[in-house]
Amino acid sequence: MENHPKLFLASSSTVPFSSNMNGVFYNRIVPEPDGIIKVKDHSFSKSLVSMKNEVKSGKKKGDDQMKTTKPRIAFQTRTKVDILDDGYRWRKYGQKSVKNQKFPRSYYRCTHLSCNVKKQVQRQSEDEGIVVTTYEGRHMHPVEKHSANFEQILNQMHIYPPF
DNA sequence: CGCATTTGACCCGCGC
DNA sequence: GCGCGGGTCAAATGCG
Repeated sequence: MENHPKLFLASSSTVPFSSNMNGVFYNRIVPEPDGIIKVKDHSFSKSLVSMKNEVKSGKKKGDDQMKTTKPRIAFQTRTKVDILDDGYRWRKYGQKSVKNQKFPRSYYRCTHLSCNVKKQVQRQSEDEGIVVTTYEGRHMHPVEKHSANFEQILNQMHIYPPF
């Protein structure tokens, strides 16, 4: 896992770009007041809309009262590979094919001890150049690599509820 | 040897 | 109740 492209995100006032680097096009996140996050793909100058949801994490095998709500952020990236390096280490724990989609969806979990942040990656079926990554939960530990820091950007956009 | 990935089984909610 | 779709587990396998 050396030559995977880095995931670069920029807040709305920085980095004019229309180029790609290592197959990954820069995206720009534009926060909206209604909680909708729009990811603009400048390389194709069309607006890709993602959503922020509140997800109820279900009860675990007999347990209850784990009704915490987690932030869930999805964005789309135009890239050739689906493994985007966002600075965290992920362990893949599942892969399922989704109905009406020709490409399977992969499930990852943060490998940090007692950090149950999850993400899932799926490729668009009609345009296989687009990869949708959905993050669920919030890291409560520092990043392990110092590349573009997704958390920092999200934090400064005030889209996380205080934990 | 220690970790990550693979992959079918399992589980659970939901609609019929 | 049963099947289906989606999410997770875990044993086997792979790899540095």
